[in-house]
Amino acid sequence: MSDRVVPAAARRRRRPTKEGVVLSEELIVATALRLIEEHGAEALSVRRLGRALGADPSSLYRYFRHTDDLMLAIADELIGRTLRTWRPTGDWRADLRDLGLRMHAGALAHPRAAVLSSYRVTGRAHEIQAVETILGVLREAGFPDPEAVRVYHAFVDQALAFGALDSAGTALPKAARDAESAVWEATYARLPADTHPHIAATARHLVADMRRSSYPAALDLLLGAAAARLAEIQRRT
Amino acid sequence: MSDRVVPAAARRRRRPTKEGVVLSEELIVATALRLIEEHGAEALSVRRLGRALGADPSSLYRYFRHTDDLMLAIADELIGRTLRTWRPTGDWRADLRDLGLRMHAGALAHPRAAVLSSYRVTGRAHEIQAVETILGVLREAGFPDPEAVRVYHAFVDQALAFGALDSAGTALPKAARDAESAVWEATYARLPADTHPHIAATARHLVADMRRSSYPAALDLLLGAAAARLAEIQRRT
DNA sequence: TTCACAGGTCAACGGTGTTGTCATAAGGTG
DNA sequence: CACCTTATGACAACACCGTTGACCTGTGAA
Repeated sequence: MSDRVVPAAARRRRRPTKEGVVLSEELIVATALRLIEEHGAEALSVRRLGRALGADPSSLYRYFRHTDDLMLAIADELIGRTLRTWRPTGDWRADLRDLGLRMHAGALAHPRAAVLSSYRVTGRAHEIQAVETILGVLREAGFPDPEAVRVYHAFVDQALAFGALDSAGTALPKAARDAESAVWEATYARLPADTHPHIAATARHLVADMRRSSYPAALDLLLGAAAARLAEIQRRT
Repeated sequence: MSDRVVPAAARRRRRPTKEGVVLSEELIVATALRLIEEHGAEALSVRRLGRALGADPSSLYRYFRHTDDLMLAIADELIGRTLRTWRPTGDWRADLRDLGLRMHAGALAHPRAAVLSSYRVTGRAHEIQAVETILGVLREAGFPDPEAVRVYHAFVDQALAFGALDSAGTALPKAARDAESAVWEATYARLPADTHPHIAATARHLVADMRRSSYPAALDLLLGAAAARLAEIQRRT
């Protein structure tokens, strides 16, 4: 049973399921994404996916070794979609800012896939293309190779990490999410100034700021620092 | 059955389990942390925790409403431990750098708890203390309130997000983790220069850089940008 | 000494990913 | 066209998961 999976290229027979659906890697990935979109991240399980496809759950194991493999395929598809809508202008800082925001938004739209893909290297086609593109932006902006790689790494990981962080929040059941944001008003905003002077002094800002994602701010800080570094490098040569 | 849980303060009767253990919130949290440390993040389940404690799994529901509640308690304990070993010196940038690295290291040591706590507000004692402390560092450094809150938010979320990201990687089964890092050498380092010029040009740096966490680099970028902002603000007044 | 009930146990429910086994129709071959 | 191989589907079972309703019992206050 070790290799139930036949590589996509070698697939020949298109035998329909009991309910008449003809399975394929693409159809499975697309259906999984639809499932996540329509019913939330927690709606994705092998069994539910099987039901949605009109196939026995175990059939999916002919296409993916485990759920993990499936998630990686989904992740790569997401990378592709994100990159496809991005139009670089030649201004590296604006382009990376735009790309970062798009990656973050893409993660928010697909929480479960975002969490998984954030710490995995898919090694698939779309991912490779993304690496090539981002490195190109940085090198053409004038970053020397080691610096380009360092900034690339920090940029991508930060986008993925915040994407996973923020999307994990949205994946909570609604009741829990409401409870979360209530904590800031119910607990933090009511702490007395004598025991918690700094919280008390900034409570107003805290309540307002904590309900938003801090990713845009973090992204701007990162890009700002990178720009300063680039200026420094160019001044020195 | 809606309130099986008696608040910690009101607990009176210390009835031992069949195996003679006297349960308590502290003992449960401590045992859960030990379980994670010894057998990895995936070893933590209500049933296993029950077994490790010498108690029926359902007993835990007398102390925590659901596993989530338990994870939040664990997370708060971790915050407490991290803060306890931290010795601020008065240099805000060095202190925050040190704290960030400690938070990140703490997350790596407890992957499962890190992932969960990263996107939750516990509202418990240790968390509140941490917020107060960090805000204090920033305000005393001279950041005006709205700016202090913004930097606080970005700083904390970045530490949590990278902590979750990197610890999720370490939580992979060893085989999968090896496979991951192999991808960079096996796939990326071998792409031809004519189709992927930027990857090919930086392959050497990529292979070296991608196996490390990018958190320290990202943290330095963030703190650097914040420092520049502070200088700008102080110059203007 | 009594006795309410906190705090333990037990059994069950409905869910999950995964796999060993079997059946069958697709599609290449003669 | 008929045959045979085998890819690909279906089924049933396994071991686990979190959670809950019902029950039992020893604790500790009155």
